[in-house]
Amino acid sequence: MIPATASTSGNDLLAALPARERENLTQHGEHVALAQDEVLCQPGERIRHAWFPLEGFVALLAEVDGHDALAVSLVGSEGMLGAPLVLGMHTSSLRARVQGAGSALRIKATDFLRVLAAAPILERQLRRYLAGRLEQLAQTAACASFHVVEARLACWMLMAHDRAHGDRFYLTHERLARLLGVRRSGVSTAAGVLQGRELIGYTRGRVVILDRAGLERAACACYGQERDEVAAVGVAAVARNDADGAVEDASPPRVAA
Amino acid sequence: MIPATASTSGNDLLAALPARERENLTQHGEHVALAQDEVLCQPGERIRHAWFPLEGFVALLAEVDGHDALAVSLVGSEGMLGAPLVLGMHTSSLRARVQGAGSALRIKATDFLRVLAAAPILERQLRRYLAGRLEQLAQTAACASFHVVEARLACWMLMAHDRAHGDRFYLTHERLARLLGVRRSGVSTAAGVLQGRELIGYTRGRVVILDRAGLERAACACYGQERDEVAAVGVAAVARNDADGAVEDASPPRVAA
DNA sequence: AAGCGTCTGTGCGATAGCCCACATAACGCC
DNA sequence: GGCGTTATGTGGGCTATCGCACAGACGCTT
Repeated sequence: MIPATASTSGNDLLAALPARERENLTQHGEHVALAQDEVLCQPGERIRHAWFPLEGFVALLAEVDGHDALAVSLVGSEGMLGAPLVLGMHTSSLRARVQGAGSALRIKATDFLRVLAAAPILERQLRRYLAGRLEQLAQTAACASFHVVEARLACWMLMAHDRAHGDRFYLTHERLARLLGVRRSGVSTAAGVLQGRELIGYTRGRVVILDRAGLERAACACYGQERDEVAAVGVAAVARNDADGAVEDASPPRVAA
Repeated sequence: MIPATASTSGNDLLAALPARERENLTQHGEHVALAQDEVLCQPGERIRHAWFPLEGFVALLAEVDGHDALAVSLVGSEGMLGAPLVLGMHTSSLRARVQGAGSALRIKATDFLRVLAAAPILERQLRRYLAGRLEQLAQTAACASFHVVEARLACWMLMAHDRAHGDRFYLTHERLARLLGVRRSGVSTAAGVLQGRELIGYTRGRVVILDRAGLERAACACYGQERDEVAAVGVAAVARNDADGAVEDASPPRVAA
């Protein structure tokens, strides 16, 4: 027997759902592994599944002039892949590539949409998640334009740390360079500095977070914003779950549909 | 009496609605002027209204380190302001500032949400719009990181041109610099080049588009992406409208030239 | 006609990150 | 142990943009 319910609550979005809605999802979903560098969705191609990561993390990459240029988002067990489905779209211009191996609950797009239509809590949850993503994308745009590589690197280390379940994960300079949209040697230099200050350890792609507080000081304020937004989705979810049917703010008790 | 229906179909999102839904919105809305530099929404403050611009354009500005850093989106009669409301949020970290004076249909957030709950076509329409915005934000992030000022400037000129109803609008180098997140003199140099090639005319903030095709060649491919996304929302809307058999007034969905 | 504020053109040193290239070092496999 | 592959450290020249500063040009107001 698959420990479906137990394992799927490893995803924050799912964990916040009432049991009935969660079970409807897990019923239609399958537990799959996410292999390093696996591509879950290509730009322009039809989105076939919604994914709820349980472990590991997936980068969303924007293309420019025909090649991957910049990672605009990092999705782990706090989020989902296939967000455009929630908005009624079946394609995306972003590439989803696994950057930290792990696993996920995967649900066919059609099944997902059918379940979603009958799962008001899930829908509200995902709306909040999307709103957070909008904010975060704007933040990323500004961050990538204005902050130096070292601060941005620290930022990504922290985001990866939040999503890896532990202090160690695998991310080579080369990969990081592609995420940050800078040269590999630029990452080497910046990582060297962080290593020199004993904030991280680094040997052939094996990252160890040594001093998280120090890393937060080295990172730009964007990390704080990002974390707060993630937290906001979670808090809203808990509040809703507690109320579960009660109206906690001025919004009508689940509109139409 | 205010010519509400006639004027509000100046907004593409509203124009695509069946008459009943549109009237529900216009009933609760008021026609207001958008003054140059007026701030419609401050980061962190509660979103009080949804706005559907009829003329002019509004920039969404991301903050970094406490001051406006980069415009991540330009909203005109093809879109709306207050998008987070659709996702159940009542704040945003972006500042909305009018960059081209005009007018808009403004609706109180509570009224808007109530109407929205009973307007399925509007809701689908806005979802698509949000999906487009997600794509476009990712694009902006990459563009701002990788493309040179001249190409980005051309890009913004084109976007402003699409949203201004005419070949002339007002945008000083200083303002553009704040939108692009670069120095004012950087804009002056880039604008000088575009002027030298007779793609635009420029005198003290008064911009004239002289050679749109040439400008498109000077711009980065990001402009094309952006335009296609805007068009996709419109096309989807028209297709839906046809399907619903709800095309009563032959208001031509203004085709982007 | 004079004056002043705004807008634009230009210059110069500083710098972060680019491109290209090469050297070293760790690991994995035979 | 030897060898190829992968990962990281380092260097030098180049360019776009920054930061700062100033002068010229335009246009509204008095």
